[in-house]
Amino acid sequence: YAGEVVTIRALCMAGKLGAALWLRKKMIQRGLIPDVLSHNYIVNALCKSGELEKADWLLRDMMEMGISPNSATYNSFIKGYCLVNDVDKALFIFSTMVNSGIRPNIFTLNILVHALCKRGLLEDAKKLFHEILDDNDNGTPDLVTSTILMDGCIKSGNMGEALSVWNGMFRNNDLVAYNVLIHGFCLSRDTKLAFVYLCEMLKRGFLPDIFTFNTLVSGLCKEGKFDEASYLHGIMSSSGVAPD
RNA sequence: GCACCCUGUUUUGCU
Repeated sequence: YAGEVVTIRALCMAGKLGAALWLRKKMIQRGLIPDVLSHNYIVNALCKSGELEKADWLLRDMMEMGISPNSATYNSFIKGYCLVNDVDKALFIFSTMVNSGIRPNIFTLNILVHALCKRGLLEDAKKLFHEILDDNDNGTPDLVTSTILMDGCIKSGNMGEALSVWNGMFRNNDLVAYNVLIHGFCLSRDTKLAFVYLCEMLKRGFLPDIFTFNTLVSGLCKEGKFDEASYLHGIMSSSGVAPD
């Protein structure tokens, strides 16, 4: 049983969903009922690739076998519907989740904040963010929530707002948060400040990755600073990060 | 009890 579950997980990560579904069917035929977790691997993969009808069928089939979806299952659907721009359906799933007594968790909220930001509904996103802040029952906004919001501000051209989100994080940052901030400075054509924060992250022990380098190289090129860009490109190769 | 499944960042082409 454990072997099959591991295989289902591997197949899903490789994008071989047909095979994963086939293996699941074989297990059921042999009387081995995969648990929620195994189903979540497949449901999540289907939702990520936009195959929501199939995911929905799988959910119903799973429930007919007496297995209840958990928050991860619902989160996959909410994100999936947001991805195909069906926010109404996402909100419907959200209320289904709440009505079946499953509390939205920080993942759920992050998915929703992200969806709002992506649609440019920054004010709604900020509102939701502050509602989470005020309502301890819904979990606490975390580093990821702040990063999503910061990225949303940057993408709608509001670097000042992004900086106040950054300051609200009180140095509770990670590599992704630094990458987002550096991207923001590059977009506002301020590579000087981008480098200030690159240095800061290095001092704090965060190692730049391919995202950091691509952001900076592209930012430098857009400002016409090709020498610095190729200098950075060299550092990138020699520090084990493969340029692409 | 813990763990496993679900959330965030770059690379501008095409309509």
